[in-house]
Amino acid sequence: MSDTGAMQKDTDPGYETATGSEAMGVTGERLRSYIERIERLEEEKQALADDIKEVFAEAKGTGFDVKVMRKIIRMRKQDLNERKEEEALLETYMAAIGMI
Amino acid sequence: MSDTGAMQKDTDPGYETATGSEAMGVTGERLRSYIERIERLEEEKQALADDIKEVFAEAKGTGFDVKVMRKIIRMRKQDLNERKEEEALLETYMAAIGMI
Amino acid sequence: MSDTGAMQKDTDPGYETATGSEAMGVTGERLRSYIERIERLEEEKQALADDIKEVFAEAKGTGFDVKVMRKIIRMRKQDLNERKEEEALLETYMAAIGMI
Amino acid sequence: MSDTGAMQKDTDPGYETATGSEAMGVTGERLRSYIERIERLEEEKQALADDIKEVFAEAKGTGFDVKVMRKIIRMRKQDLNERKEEEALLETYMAAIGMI
DNA sequence: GAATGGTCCCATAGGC
DNA sequence: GCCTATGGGACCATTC
Repeated sequence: MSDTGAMQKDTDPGYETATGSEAMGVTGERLRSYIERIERLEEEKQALADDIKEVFAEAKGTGFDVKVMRKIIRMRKQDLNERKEEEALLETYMAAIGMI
Repeated sequence: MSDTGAMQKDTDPGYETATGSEAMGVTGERLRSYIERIERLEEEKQALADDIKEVFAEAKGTGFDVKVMRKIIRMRKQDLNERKEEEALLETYMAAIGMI
Repeated sequence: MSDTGAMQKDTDPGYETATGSEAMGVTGERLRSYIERIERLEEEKQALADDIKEVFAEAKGTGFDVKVMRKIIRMRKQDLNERKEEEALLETYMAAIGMI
Repeated sequence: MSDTGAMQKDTDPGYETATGSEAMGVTGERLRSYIERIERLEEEKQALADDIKEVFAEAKGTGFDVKVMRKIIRMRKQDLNERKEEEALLETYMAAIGMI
Protein backbone atom coordinates (compact mmCIF):
# COMPACT_ATOMS: atom_id res chain seq x y z
CA MET A 1 0.00 0.00 0.00
CA SER A 2 0.96 3.61 -0.50
CA ASP A 3 2.14 6.01 2.14
CA THR A 4 -0.97 8.10 1.77
CA GLY A 5 -2.90 5.42 3.54
CA ALA A 6 -1.16 6.11 6.81
CA MET A 7 -3.46 7.13 9.65
CA GLN A 8 -6.48 5.48 8.15
CA LYS A 9 -7.16 2.08 9.61
CA ASP A 10 -3.43 1.53 9.55
CA THR A 11 -0.67 1.41 12.07
CA ASP A 12 1.70 4.33 12.16
CA PRO A 13 5.04 3.07 10.89
CA GLY A 14 6.78 5.65 13.01
CA TYR A 15 10.05 5.66 11.15
CA GLU A 16 9.77 9.20 9.90
CA THR A 17 12.40 11.60 11.05
CA ALA A 18 11.31 14.70 12.88
CA THR A 19 12.83 17.81 11.39
CA GLY A 20 13.25 21.02 13.31
CA SER A 21 11.19 21.31 16.42
CA GLU A 22 8.37 19.15 15.10
CA ALA A 23 8.31 15.49 15.92
CA MET A 24 5.35 14.38 13.91
CA GLY A 25 6.56 13.77 10.39
CA VAL A 26 5.20 14.75 7.04
CA THR A 27 1.84 13.08 7.27
CA GLY A 28 1.35 14.84 10.58
CA GLU A 29 2.23 18.09 8.86
CA ARG A 30 -0.33 17.45 6.21
CA LEU A 31 -2.97 16.55 8.72
CA ARG A 32 -2.28 19.74 10.61
CA SER A 33 -2.49 21.66 7.39
CA TYR A 34 -5.89 20.21 6.54
CA ILE A 35 -7.20 20.85 9.99
CA GLU A 36 -6.03 24.42 10.03
CA ARG A 37 -7.55 25.07 6.63
CA ILE A 38 -10.85 23.77 7.87
CA GLU A 39 -10.65 25.78 11.04
CA ARG A 40 -10.01 28.93 9.08
CA LEU A 41 -12.98 28.23 6.82
CA GLU A 42 -15.16 27.57 9.83
CA GLU A 43 -14.13 30.86 11.34
CA GLU A 44 -15.14 32.69 8.20
CA LYS A 45 -18.38 30.78 8.17
CA GLN A 46 -19.03 31.78 11.75
CA ALA A 47 -18.27 35.39 10.91
CA LEU A 48 -20.92 35.28 8.22
CA ALA A 49 -23.40 33.78 10.64
CA ASP A 50 -22.69 36.69 12.92
CA ASP A 51 -23.21 39.13 10.07
CA ILE A 52 -26.56 37.58 9.36
CA LYS A 53 -27.58 37.94 12.96
CA GLU A 54 -26.59 41.57 12.82
CA VAL A 55 -28.71 42.23 9.78
CA PHE A 56 -31.69 40.61 11.44
CA ALA A 57 -31.09 42.73 14.51
CA GLU A 58 -30.91 45.86 12.42
CA ALA A 59 -34.08 44.96 10.56
CA LYS A 60 -35.80 44.31 13.84
CA GLY A 61 -34.62 47.68 15.09
CA THR A 62 -36.24 49.25 12.05
CA GLY A 63 -39.52 47.70 12.92
CA PHE A 64 -39.65 44.49 10.92
CA ASP A 65 -40.83 41.23 12.35
CA VAL A 66 -37.93 38.81 12.35
CA LYS A 67 -40.10 35.73 12.44
CA VAL A 68 -41.91 36.82 9.31
CA MET A 69 -38.64 37.61 7.60
CA ARG A 70 -37.30 34.16 8.38
CA LYS A 71 -40.39 32.57 7.00
CA ILE A 72 -40.18 34.55 3.79
CA ILE A 73 -36.55 33.66 3.34
CA ARG A 74 -37.25 30.02 3.98
CA MET A 75 -40.02 30.01 1.42
CA ARG A 76 -37.98 31.77 -1.23
CA LYS A 77 -35.30 29.20 -0.72
CA GLN A 78 -37.83 26.41 -0.98
CA ASP A 79 -39.13 27.84 -4.22
CA LEU A 80 -35.64 27.91 -5.60
CA ASN A 81 -35.00 24.35 -4.52
CA GLU A 82 -38.27 23.22 -5.97
CA ARG A 83 -37.41 24.68 -9.33
CA LYS A 84 -34.06 22.94 -9.23
CA GLU A 85 -35.72 19.71 -8.20
CA GLU A 86 -38.11 19.86 -11.11
CA GLU A 87 -35.24 20.16 -13.51
CA ALA A 88 -33.48 17.31 -11.78
CA LEU A 89 -36.63 15.23 -12.01
CA LEU A 90 -36.89 15.90 -15.68
CA GLU A 91 -33.33 14.73 -16.16
CA THR A 92 -34.01 11.69 -14.07
CA TYR A 93 -37.00 10.86 -16.21
CA MET A 94 -34.97 11.28 -19.33
CA ALA A 95 -32.26 9.08 -17.96
CA ALA A 96 -34.84 6.51 -16.90
CA ILE A 97 -36.23 6.22 -20.39
CA GLY A 98 -32.81 6.21 -21.95
CA MET A 99 -32.92 9.63 -23.57
CA ILE A 100 -29.77 10.80 -21.88
CA MET B 1 -45.06 56.07 16.80
CA SER B 2 -42.80 56.16 13.80
CA ASP B 3 -43.50 54.84 10.36
CA THR B 4 -40.77 52.26 10.72
CA GLY B 5 -42.99 50.38 13.04
CA ALA B 6 -45.25 49.26 10.23
CA MET B 7 -45.40 45.50 9.82
CA GLN B 8 -44.71 44.87 13.43
CA LYS B 9 -47.81 44.49 15.51
CA ASP B 10 -49.25 47.45 13.71
CA THR B 11 -51.98 48.04 11.20
CA ASP B 12 -50.91 48.99 7.72
CA PRO B 13 -51.66 52.69 7.30
CA GLY B 14 -52.19 52.07 3.61
CA TYR B 15 -51.73 55.62 2.47
CA GLU B 16 -48.76 54.92 0.27
CA THR B 17 -49.40 55.26 -3.41
CA ALA B 18 -48.29 52.52 -5.73
CA THR B 19 -46.41 54.13 -8.56
CA GLY B 20 -45.18 52.45 -11.68
CA SER B 21 -43.09 49.39 -11.01
CA GLU B 22 -42.75 50.02 -7.30
CA ALA B 23 -46.11 49.07 -6.02
CA MET B 24 -45.06 48.07 -2.56
CA GLY B 25 -43.94 51.27 -0.94
CA VAL B 26 -40.76 52.24 0.77
CA THR B 27 -41.04 49.94 3.69
CA GLY B 28 -41.50 47.11 1.23
CA GLU B 29 -38.34 48.23 -0.53
CA ARG B 30 -36.43 48.19 2.71
CA LEU B 31 -37.74 44.78 3.64
CA ARG B 32 -36.67 43.45 0.28
CA SER B 33 -33.28 45.00 0.76
CA TYR B 34 -32.80 43.34 4.13
CA ILE B 35 -33.93 40.00 2.80
CA GLU B 36 -31.63 40.15 -0.15
CA ARG B 37 -28.69 41.09 2.01
CA ILE B 38 -29.36 38.10 4.20
CA GLU B 39 -29.77 35.83 1.25
CA ARG B 40 -26.45 36.93 -0.13
CA LEU B 41 -24.74 36.31 3.18
CA GLU B 42 -26.33 32.90 3.41
CA GLU B 43 -25.09 32.05 -0.03
CA GLU B 44 -21.57 32.93 0.98
CA LYS B 45 -22.01 30.92 4.13
CA GLN B 46 -23.16 27.95 2.10
CA ALA B 47 -20.21 28.35 -0.23
CA LEU B 48 -17.89 28.10 2.75
CA ALA B 49 -19.70 25.01 3.97
CA ASP B 50 -19.11 23.51 0.55
CA ASP B 51 -15.45 24.44 0.71
CA ILE B 52 -15.15 22.69 4.03
CA LYS B 53 -16.72 19.59 2.61
CA GLU B 54 -14.26 19.70 -0.24
CA VAL B 55 -11.30 19.91 2.10
CA PHE B 56 -12.60 16.95 4.04
CA ALA B 57 -13.03 15.05 0.82
CA GLU B 58 -9.51 15.88 -0.26
CA ALA B 59 -8.11 14.84 3.11
CA LYS B 60 -10.03 11.62 2.86
CA GLY B 61 -8.64 11.04 -0.60
CA THR B 62 -5.17 11.44 0.86
CA GLY B 63 -5.88 8.72 3.33
CA PHE B 64 -7.04 10.53 6.45
CA ASP B 65 -9.98 9.41 8.49
CA VAL B 66 -12.63 12.12 8.35
CA LYS B 67 -14.39 11.05 11.49
CA VAL B 68 -11.19 11.31 13.49
CA MET B 69 -10.44 14.68 11.97
CA ARG B 70 -13.82 15.96 13.02
CA LYS B 71 -13.17 14.78 16.52
CA ILE B 72 -9.85 16.57 16.64
CA ILE B 73 -11.37 19.78 15.38
CA ARG B 74 -14.13 19.53 17.93
CA MET B 75 -11.62 19.03 20.72
CA ARG B 76 -9.47 21.92 19.63
CA LYS B 77 -12.51 24.14 19.55
CA GLN B 78 -13.45 22.95 23.00
CA ASP B 79 -9.97 23.76 24.25
CA LEU B 80 -10.24 27.20 22.73
CA ASN B 81 -13.56 27.82 24.42
CA GLU B 82 -12.18 26.65 27.72
CA ARG B 83 -9.23 28.95 27.42
CA LYS B 84 -11.56 31.83 26.65
CA GLU B 85 -13.68 30.97 29.63
CA GLU B 86 -10.66 30.89 31.86
CA GLU B 87 -9.61 34.28 30.64
CA ALA B 88 -13.08 35.61 31.20
CA LEU B 89 -13.07 34.18 34.68
CA LEU B 90 -9.71 35.72 35.34
CA GLU B 91 -10.98 39.08 34.25
CA THR B 92 -13.99 38.70 36.48
CA TYR B 93 -11.75 38.01 39.42
CA MET B 94 -9.51 40.90 38.60
CA ALA B 95 -12.48 43.19 38.28
CA ALA B 96 -13.79 41.91 41.58
CA ILE B 97 -10.63 42.87 43.37
CA GLY B 98 -10.38 46.16 41.57
CA MET B 99 -7.42 45.29 39.39
CA ILE B 100 -9.16 46.24 36.17
CA MET C 1 -39.64 19.48 45.35
CA SER C 2 -41.96 16.67 44.36
CA ASP C 3 -41.06 13.03 43.93
CA THR C 4 -41.63 13.20 40.20
CA GLY C 5 -38.45 15.15 39.87
CA ALA C 6 -36.32 12.23 40.90
CA MET C 7 -33.83 11.08 38.29
CA GLN C 8 -33.59 14.46 36.68
CA LYS C 9 -30.56 16.38 37.80
CA ASP C 10 -31.15 14.99 41.23
CA THR C 11 -29.51 12.46 43.46
CA ASP C 12 -31.29 9.20 43.96
CA PRO C 13 -32.53 9.16 47.55
CA GLY C 14 -32.42 5.39 47.56
CA TYR C 15 -34.79 4.85 50.42
CA GLU C 16 -37.47 3.17 48.36
CA THR C 17 -38.30 -0.38 49.30
CA ALA C 18 -37.82 -3.04 46.69
CA THR C 19 -40.85 -5.21 46.29
CA GLY C 20 -40.69 -8.71 44.95
CA SER C 21 -37.61 -9.35 42.87
CA GLU C 22 -37.34 -5.76 41.72
CA ALA C 23 -35.08 -3.39 43.55
CA MET C 24 -35.75 -0.20 41.72
CA GLY C 25 -38.85 1.34 43.20
CA VAL C 26 -41.81 3.05 41.64
CA THR C 27 -40.02 5.69 39.67
CA GLY C 28 -37.88 2.91 38.20
CA GLU C 29 -41.04 1.08 37.27
CA ARG C 30 -42.37 4.13 35.52
CA LEU C 31 -39.16 4.67 33.69
CA ARG C 32 -39.16 1.08 32.53
CA SER C 33 -42.73 1.48 31.41
CA TYR C 34 -41.92 4.55 29.33
CA ILE C 35 -38.94 2.89 27.78
CA GLU C 36 -40.82 -0.23 26.87
CA ARG C 37 -43.62 1.80 25.32
CA ILE C 38 -41.11 3.61 23.20
CA GLU C 39 -39.38 0.43 22.22
CA ARG C 40 -42.62 -1.08 21.10
CA LEU C 41 -43.45 1.97 19.01
CA GLU C 42 -40.02 1.91 17.46
CA GLU C 43 -40.47 -1.72 16.53
CA GLU C 44 -43.70 -0.89 14.74
CA LYS C 45 -42.00 2.01 13.05
CA GLN C 46 -39.22 -0.24 11.88
CA ALA C 47 -41.75 -2.74 10.60
CA LEU C 48 -43.30 -0.01 8.47
CA ALA C 49 -39.90 0.99 7.16
CA ASP C 50 -39.42 -2.61 6.11
CA ASP C 51 -42.79 -2.62 4.42
CA ILE C 52 -41.84 0.44 2.45
CA LYS C 53 -38.63 -1.16 1.34
CA GLU C 54 -40.61 -4.17 0.20
CA VAL C 55 -42.96 -2.08 -1.88
CA PHE C 56 -40.02 -0.37 -3.53
CA ALA C 57 -38.49 -3.75 -4.24
CA GLU C 58 -41.71 -5.01 -5.74
CA ALA C 59 -42.08 -1.91 -7.89
CA LYS C 60 -38.53 -2.32 -9.04
CA GLY C 61 -39.22 -5.93 -9.89
CA THR C 62 -42.14 -4.77 -12.02
CA GLY C 63 -39.84 -2.53 -13.99
CA PHE C 64 -40.12 0.84 -12.33
CA ASP C 65 -37.14 3.02 -11.60
CA VAL C 66 -36.82 3.39 -7.85
CA LYS C 67 -34.80 6.57 -8.04
CA VAL C 68 -37.50 8.26 -10.06
CA MET C 69 -40.16 7.04 -7.69
CA ARG C 70 -38.31 8.44 -4.70
CA LYS C 71 -37.97 11.77 -6.43
CA ILE C 72 -41.64 11.92 -7.24
CA ILE C 73 -42.60 11.08 -3.69
CA ARG C 74 -40.23 13.67 -2.32
CA MET C 75 -41.67 16.34 -4.60
CA ARG C 76 -45.25 15.51 -3.75
CA LYS C 77 -44.37 15.82 -0.12
CA GLN C 78 -42.66 19.13 -0.74
CA ASP C 79 -45.71 20.45 -2.53
CA LEU C 80 -47.83 19.51 0.43
CA ASN C 81 -45.44 21.16 2.83
CA GLU C 82 -45.27 24.25 0.71
CA ARG C 83 -49.00 24.62 0.77
CA LYS C 84 -49.00 24.27 4.53
CA GLU C 85 -46.19 26.79 4.79
CA GLU C 86 -48.10 29.32 2.76
CA GLU C 87 -51.01 29.09 5.10
CA ALA C 88 -48.67 29.43 8.04
CA LEU C 89 -47.06 32.45 6.45
CA LEU C 90 -50.40 34.07 6.00
CA GLU C 91 -51.17 33.55 9.65
CA THR C 92 -47.80 34.91 10.60
CA TYR C 93 -48.45 38.01 8.54
CA MET C 94 -51.80 38.48 10.13
CA ALA C 95 -50.32 38.07 13.56
CA ALA C 96 -47.54 40.50 12.68
CA ILE C 97 -50.00 43.22 11.75
CA GLY C 98 -52.19 42.48 14.72
CA MET C 99 -55.13 40.99 12.85
CA ILE C 100 -55.09 37.82 14.89
CA MET D 1 -39.21 -7.87 -23.48
CA SER D 2 -42.33 -7.49 -21.41
CA ASP D 3 -44.44 -4.44 -21.05
CA THR D 4 -43.57 -4.18 -17.40
CA GLY D 5 -40.18 -2.95 -18.41
CA ALA D 6 -41.55 0.36 -19.61
CA MET D 7 -40.20 3.36 -17.73
CA GLN D 8 -36.97 1.68 -16.93
CA LYS D 9 -34.23 2.33 -19.44
CA ASP D 10 -36.78 1.94 -22.16
CA THR D 11 -38.48 4.21 -24.59
CA ASP D 12 -42.15 4.83 -24.07
CA PRO D 13 -44.01 3.00 -26.80
CA GLY D 14 -46.70 5.65 -26.66
CA TYR D 15 -49.40 3.62 -28.29
CA GLU D 16 -51.74 3.67 -25.34
CA THR D 17 -54.89 5.64 -25.88
CA ALA D 18 -55.89 8.18 -23.32
CA THR D 19 -59.47 7.50 -22.43
CA GLY D 20 -61.65 9.66 -20.27
CA SER D 21 -60.20 10.16 -16.82
CA GLU D 22 -57.39 7.67 -17.25
CA ALA D 23 -55.06 9.47 -19.56
CA MET D 24 -51.89 7.89 -18.40
CA GLY D 25 -52.17 4.24 -19.26
CA VAL D 26 -51.99 1.14 -17.20
CA THR D 27 -48.36 1.39 -16.27
CA GLY D 28 -49.06 4.90 -15.05
CA GLU D 29 -51.90 3.54 -12.97
CA ARG D 30 -49.63 0.96 -11.42
CA LEU D 31 -46.98 3.53 -10.71
CA ARG D 32 -49.52 5.73 -9.01
CA SER D 33 -50.71 2.77 -7.01
CA TYR D 34 -47.21 1.98 -5.78
CA ILE D 35 -46.57 5.58 -4.89
CA GLU D 36 -49.78 5.93 -2.99
CA ARG D 37 -49.12 2.72 -1.07
CA ILE D 38 -45.75 4.05 -0.06
CA GLU D 39 -47.16 7.40 0.89
CA ARG D 40 -49.70 5.75 3.10
CA LEU D 41 -47.06 3.67 4.80
CA GLU D 42 -44.93 6.74 5.33
CA GLU D 43 -47.83 8.53 6.91
CA GLU D 44 -48.29 5.71 9.36
CA LYS D 45 -44.59 5.73 10.05
CA GLN D 46 -44.71 9.43 10.69
CA ALA D 47 -47.65 8.96 13.03
CA LEU D 48 -45.59 6.49 15.05
CA ALA D 49 -42.71 8.93 15.15
CA ASP D 50 -45.09 11.50 16.54
CA ASP D 51 -46.33 9.03 19.13
CA ILE D 52 -42.78 8.40 20.23
CA LYS D 53 -42.18 12.09 20.59
CA GLU D 54 -45.29 12.35 22.69
CA VAL D 55 -44.17 9.61 25.02
CA PHE D 56 -40.83 11.31 25.46
CA ALA D 57 -42.60 14.55 26.19
CA GLU D 58 -44.81 12.88 28.74
CA ALA D 59 -41.83 11.23 30.41
CA LYS D 60 -40.09 14.56 30.50
CA GLY D 61 -43.13 16.11 32.08
CA THR D 62 -42.95 13.46 34.77
CA GLY D 63 -39.41 14.46 35.52
CA PHE D 64 -37.29 12.06 33.52
CA ASP D 65 -34.27 13.16 31.56
CA VAL D 66 -34.94 12.53 27.88
CA LYS D 67 -31.32 12.46 26.87
CA VAL D 68 -30.56 9.75 29.38
CA MET D 69 -33.59 7.79 28.29
CA ARG D 70 -32.41 7.88 24.72
CA LYS D 71 -29.05 6.58 25.81
CA ILE D 72 -30.62 3.70 27.67
CA ILE D 73 -32.76 2.77 24.71
CA ARG D 74 -29.76 2.86 22.44
CA MET D 75 -27.84 0.61 24.77
CA ARG D 76 -30.66 -1.88 25.08
CA LYS D 77 -30.94 -2.02 21.33
CA GLN D 78 -27.23 -2.60 21.09
CA ASP D 79 -27.50 -5.42 23.62
CA LEU D 80 -30.32 -6.93 21.65
CA ASN D 81 -28.32 -6.84 18.47
CA GLU D 82 -25.38 -8.43 20.18
CA ARG D 83 -27.51 -11.20 21.54
CA LYS D 84 -28.94 -11.80 18.08
CA GLU D 85 -25.47 -11.91 16.63
CA GLU D 86 -24.37 -14.40 19.23
CA GLU D 87 -27.30 -16.61 18.44
CA ALA D 88 -26.57 -16.36 14.76
CA LEU D 89 -22.98 -17.28 15.43
CA LEU D 90 -24.09 -20.21 17.51
CA GLU D 91 -26.30 -21.43 14.72
CA THR D 92 -23.45 -21.10 12.29
CA TYR D 93 -21.30 -23.24 14.51
CA MET D 94 -24.01 -25.81 14.95
CA ALA D 95 -24.57 -25.96 11.23
CA ALA D 96 -20.85 -26.33 10.73
CA ILE D 97 -20.73 -29.41 12.88
CA GLY D 98 -23.89 -30.80 11.43
CA MET D 99 -26.12 -30.28 14.40
CA ILE D 100 -28.71 -28.33 12.46
C1' DG E 1 -37.94 27.08 30.40
C1' DA E 2 -40.59 25.42 26.54
C1' DA E 3 -40.85 25.15 21.88
C1' DT E 4 -39.09 25.76 17.54
C1' DG E 5 -35.95 25.86 13.83
C1' DG E 6 -31.35 25.03 12.13
C1' DT E 7 -27.16 22.38 11.79
C1' DC E 8 -24.44 18.72 12.19
C1' DC E 9 -23.38 13.76 12.34
C1' DC E 10 -24.20 9.18 11.42
C1' DA E 11 -25.99 5.02 9.31
C1' DT E 12 -28.05 3.05 5.73
C1' DA E 13 -29.04 2.30 0.67
C1' DG E 14 -28.18 2.58 -4.02
C1' DG E 15 -25.11 3.00 -7.92
C1' DC E 16 -20.72 2.03 -10.41
C1' DG F 1 -16.87 -3.93 -2.66
C1' DC F 2 -16.32 0.93 -2.22
C1' DC F 3 -18.25 5.28 -2.30
C1' DT F 4 -21.47 8.68 -2.74
C1' DA F 5 -25.98 10.32 -1.72
C1' DT F 6 -29.85 10.73 1.12
C1' DG F 7 -32.68 10.38 5.25
C1' DG F 8 -33.09 10.33 10.14
C1' DG F 9 -31.66 11.63 14.73
C1' DA F 10 -29.31 14.35 18.08
C1' DC F 11 -27.80 18.51 19.63
C1' DC F 12 -27.76 23.43 19.94
C1' DA F 13 -29.08 28.17 19.57
C1' DT F 14 -32.65 31.25 19.57
C1' DT F 15 -37.20 32.94 20.38
C1' DC F 16 -41.34 33.79 23.08
